[in-house]
Amino acid sequence: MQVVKGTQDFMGLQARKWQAVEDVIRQITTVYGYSEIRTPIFEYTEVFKRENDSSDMVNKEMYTFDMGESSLTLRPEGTAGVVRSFVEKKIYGNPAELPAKMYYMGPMFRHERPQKGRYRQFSQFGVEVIGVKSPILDAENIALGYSLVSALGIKNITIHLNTLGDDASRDAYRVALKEHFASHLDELCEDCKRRYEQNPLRLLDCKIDADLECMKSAPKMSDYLTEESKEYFEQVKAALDALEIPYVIDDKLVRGLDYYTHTVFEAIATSDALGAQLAVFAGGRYDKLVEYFGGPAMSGVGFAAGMERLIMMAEAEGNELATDDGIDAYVMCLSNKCLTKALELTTELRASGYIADMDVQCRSMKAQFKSVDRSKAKFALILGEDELANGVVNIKHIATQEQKSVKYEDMIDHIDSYFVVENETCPTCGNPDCTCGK
RNA sequence: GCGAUGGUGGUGAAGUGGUUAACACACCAGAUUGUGGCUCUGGCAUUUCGAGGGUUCGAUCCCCUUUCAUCGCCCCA
Repeated sequence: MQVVKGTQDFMGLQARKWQAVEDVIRQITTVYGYSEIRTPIFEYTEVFKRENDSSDMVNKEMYTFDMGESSLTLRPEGTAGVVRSFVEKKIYGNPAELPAKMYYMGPMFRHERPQKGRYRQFSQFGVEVIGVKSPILDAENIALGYSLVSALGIKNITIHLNTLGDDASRDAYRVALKEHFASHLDELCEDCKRRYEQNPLRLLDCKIDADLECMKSAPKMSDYLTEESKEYFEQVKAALDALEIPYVIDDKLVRGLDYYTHTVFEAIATSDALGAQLAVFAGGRYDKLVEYFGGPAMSGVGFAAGMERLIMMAEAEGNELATDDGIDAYVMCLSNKCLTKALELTTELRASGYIADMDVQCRSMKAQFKSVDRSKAKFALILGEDELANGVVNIKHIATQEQKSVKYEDMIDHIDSYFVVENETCPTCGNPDCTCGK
């Protein structure tokens, strides 16, 4: 047996890297005042499969199944479930709770061809701010994402920014695009011919036709924005400028889903180690999603980031995320007559906050010392029949090779004494009563 | 969904149509009967070379199928 294609197991150091990234996410979202929302892993299919959605992929890449009552789907993304919950819980009815600032992280599922950094079960972190429409919130969202990648040590981030305007802007632009491309249809690739009918904005995304003359001469969104949309976008940019977050305007950025309105953004990282450009986080404002789920006309803004990619990029830029620091004490047990006492001592160490482990197989002393080395233990505690008879344990401080026979009841004090000495003065601030955090 | 390359112990990997599938690291045991790291000795793939089928006297090797991984395309909510 093996794991299902496109899925993977994490354990040991790898699992700790995940925990490290999750810790950073929790810390950043907390200071931004976002609280966690945990929605189900699967929902009714209609939650993800929206009518009138002209997206290319929504249908065939979802894990949809039917248990006899209704069609269910493993979530392929986080936004839909969050908005569904927001509406179902009628959060919109309590203005005091608006805007609702939420974040989520967890597994998502897409039936795609696996590649490096792209799996069928993968994890996303995302945020959603629903209930208040403000360019300040758009900027705050981007700032949060920027803080996160910075905290992970991912440098060289560029925020690509664009606006799709409001409905009126988009409608006008869509008409202009279709007029422009009508006479160039035979130059376009097959996909683009389909996009021309279904979702003209996506024409701008096409990599195949990107170099065509008619693509370069295509009308620009910025020329079709309403005054209000223009003003909104100006305020987003002004807020980002004030926060000194670097961004570039990318008028080809339209995003895959068609529920986006106004601000859309995508953070691209160029990592030499990965040798390619990769989107780190991406999102935008959506004005109609709350209504789709039966709520009032309320706007939201959010983004999502692939956690596998966050880990890959952080590592590629030299952030190890987690290291193997070893344990504090390894209790060596030399005879099965000592096993119970060894367990008692190990438990006492743990109760005092020391990371402690013990040998339960009564292996040879050599073998047990090897375990001490391998576990990078700071102390080896030796317990054999001699010690048991005398009510003592031999405590060896590995770094200094000092060894002392101490009574059981003095064990913790003896070990504590080494840490007191080590921490007498803080190496950072030199203060014995260090409060600098290290 | 399309194309390319690959799969040999715990790991990195040699290898050949024919007897016991190199080498290294790791691991285990002993030399050293209660003090590790160094050294030496020995052990460690064998109903096995991803899985299934075929050719053959004989297949890890050749052929077919399949599966997984990696890379590219597509797509990336």
